Amino acid sequence: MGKPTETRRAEIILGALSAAADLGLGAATTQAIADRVGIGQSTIFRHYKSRDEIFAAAIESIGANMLRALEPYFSGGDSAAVRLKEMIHAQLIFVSNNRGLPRILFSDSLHIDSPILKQNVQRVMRNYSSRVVQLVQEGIEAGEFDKQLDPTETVRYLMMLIQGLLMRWSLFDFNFDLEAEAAPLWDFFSRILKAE
Amino acid sequence: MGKPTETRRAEIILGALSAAADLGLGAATTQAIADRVGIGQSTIFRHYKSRDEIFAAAIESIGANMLRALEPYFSGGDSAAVRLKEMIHAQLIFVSNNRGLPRILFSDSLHIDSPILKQNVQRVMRNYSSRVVQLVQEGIEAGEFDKQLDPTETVRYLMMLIQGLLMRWSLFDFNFDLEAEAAPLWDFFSRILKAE
DNA sequence: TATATTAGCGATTCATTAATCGCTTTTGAG
DNA sequence: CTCAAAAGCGATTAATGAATCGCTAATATA
Repeated sequence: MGKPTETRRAEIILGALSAAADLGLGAATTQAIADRVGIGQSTIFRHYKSRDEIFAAAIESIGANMLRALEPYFSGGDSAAVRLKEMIHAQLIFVSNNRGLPRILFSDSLHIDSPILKQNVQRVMRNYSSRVVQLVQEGIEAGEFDKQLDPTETVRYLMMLIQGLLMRWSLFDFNFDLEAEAAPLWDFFSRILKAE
Repeated sequence: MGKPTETRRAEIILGALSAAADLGLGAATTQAIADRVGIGQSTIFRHYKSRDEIFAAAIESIGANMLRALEPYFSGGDSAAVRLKEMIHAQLIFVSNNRGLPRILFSDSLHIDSPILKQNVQRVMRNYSSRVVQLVQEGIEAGEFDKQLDPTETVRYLMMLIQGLLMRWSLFDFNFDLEAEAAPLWDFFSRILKAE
């Protein structure tokens, strides 16, 4: 036989994300995934019961990776403002290196077909949100940010900004430097945060 | 024979948008569209050469309708701030009544498959953007908004906010009142605009 | 080393769906 | 009123893609 199934499962997730990045989630067929992994189409089903299961696992994986990449900023020694700024930067770098993520975010498979995928994404978003809210709260308490701000609301709008940016990036075929958007985005967003 | 083709073409566009709203763009099959119009699946092709053509026309149509709905705010007699606020409100009302629009915006058909659809959407966005930039410019010149603002940049972020909001709305199955988001969104956004 | 287990494959099945075709029905222009 | 053009339909085609099946080959373990 070939490699042990745990290795293969991980490879299949990578193949699925790679295929989704290039072709879109809908066109990331089991054949396309198998090609990237270097195995036959039918072999996919030795490791996952269905195609949906693959993408459920893929979202799980990429969500966990993103949260892991941002973890340092939720608890470092810098000021809240610096950490928030750098977290946004780190997030855009992460997405730059994981183009499958916006493709999943803006696929109708996510928005319609699969309640499981949707729940996974919503869970990751809630998780992310609650940590960033904490960070904003710290900033408010430290007097760095406007005391009048509602942290939850503020973070919601930050997420909208980032999602809107990713939407644009995906729509324009990834043809601008996403990381370079971090600085101007921060300039804009921090106008809101400014303590009077 | 049945109705004249121009009537049918319009009906098919409505059916396509309705199907896309309910089922997503990918699952809005020619059969689903035909069902809504009340004609046979094959009859669709008497009026449009291909499925893609239908959605190209649908985007064209919905884009034009949206711009028409917003037209009053680009040139009314009120202050720029009031018009901008009301334009955002009107836009959210429009999208509430045209759920096919976010479904199209967040479909992989748009992001991947069809360069034509993509170009149509980009054109509508540019059109929209240039008018809103004008409006912001007026506000700046009238001293209502901060003179330091870059109008183009500012409008880009407004669009990101709105797109992010629509993304959220679609992801949460349209289960919150989109129109009600206009006021808090304005509260947030207008903090940016404030002349010092 | 013997053997049960698991990974892998090619061929096949089954479902879906856009698009075509031949034929029928309706309509409107002359 | 006539008849050509247009609208409509059911059946069919062709392509695609997820999932199944029977078989083979590699591996772990006893």
